[in-house]
Amino acid sequence: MAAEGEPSLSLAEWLVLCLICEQPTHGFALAVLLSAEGEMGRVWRIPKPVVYRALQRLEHLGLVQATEHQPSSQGPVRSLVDATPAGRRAAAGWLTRPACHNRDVRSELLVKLALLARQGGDPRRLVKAQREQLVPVARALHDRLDAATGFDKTLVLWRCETMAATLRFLDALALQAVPE
Amino acid sequence: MAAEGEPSLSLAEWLVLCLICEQPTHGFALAVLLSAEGEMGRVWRIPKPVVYRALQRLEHLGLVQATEHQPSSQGPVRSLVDATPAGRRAAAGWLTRPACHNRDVRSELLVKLALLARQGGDPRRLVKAQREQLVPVARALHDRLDAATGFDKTLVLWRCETMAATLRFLDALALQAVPE
DNA sequence: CCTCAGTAGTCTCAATGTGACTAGCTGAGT
DNA sequence: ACTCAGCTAGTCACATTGAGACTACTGAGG
Repeated sequence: MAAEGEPSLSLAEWLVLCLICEQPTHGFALAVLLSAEGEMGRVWRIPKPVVYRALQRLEHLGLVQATEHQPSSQGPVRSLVDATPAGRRAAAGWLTRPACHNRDVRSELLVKLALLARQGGDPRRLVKAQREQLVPVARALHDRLDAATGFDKTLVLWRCETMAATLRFLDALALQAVPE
Repeated sequence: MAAEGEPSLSLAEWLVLCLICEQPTHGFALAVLLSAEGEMGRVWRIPKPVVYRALQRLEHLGLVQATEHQPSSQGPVRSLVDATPAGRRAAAGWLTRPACHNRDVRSELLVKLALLARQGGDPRRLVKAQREQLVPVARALHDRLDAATGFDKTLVLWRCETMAATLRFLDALALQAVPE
């Protein structure tokens, strides 16, 4: 209801919202998908209770809407959930936004890439945006490398190497995505 | 009391234990050291309540021992805490053990390196052990890279790059530690 | 004398995660 | 026909973690 620019959701909530945007579904299916055995669970796992709590919060925020209880093909009744227009807008925005910090790449960016892959979307825009987000940070880090002394040097070195790994990863993705 | 081979402690508990092994101290000093402004906080932060809970658990396990309340130089009384022989043994063992998984290097290994740096210890043994721990994993990952398809390829690529970053970091440390 | 800044430690609350639990439905065996 | 194992669907209670406020004691300065 509130006209917030971007709702502040946890990663689990964003992920659940994006999956619902793919097609109307229900809690249990999401929980299976996000479990260790599920397809999404290979990238990022979300425990069952967290999935259901996310559903509650998303519904409370008006980003998804539960329809009446539907009889299942086999098993007890279940309540189908669909995304609202506001939910779709928020999800689309989130999916294109790169992670702010290198440390969030494993969680945020990889989840977004996995979602795009599921939907047959083009990852190149996101990869490019992520690169542009990180390159200045990488440069600044590299400049600090010479000045740093003692254990600070070790820390900056670590950050430099992991940052460089992320950039190489992004470059590889950009190359591998083009030829198709 | 129980003659366990290695107690199972959280990172916060290990860290607190190792700091106490450096010299007898008290909760507040540890909390400051491990806060955002503290020296250790630059590497790994531990919120104040967690520090005190760690102290309780360590004492319960017989790894540290609180002396009677000591009057502070300025401020209210405080209770000094010292490590027991069992605590020292456990801490020494933990400090030499490399992290099992690449994902734990940022937390576990860097903390251990920081502790060694504070104590003027030699990081080379640990760095070497960590390398030996990860190299076979890195090789196995690299082998999976060609076979992987679809989003699995992206995931394996990510793991390969971050693993390579860790190995480069370890190599840089090994080189930089020798000349002194 | 009072208050303020620093020291020392505790408490409560929200979020997250784990594992067990309820409960409906269906098909395989008896 | 009966029941019971196993799948589907969702909930509950509990432990752990972390953030932030709160208590309380002390010495210094106005």
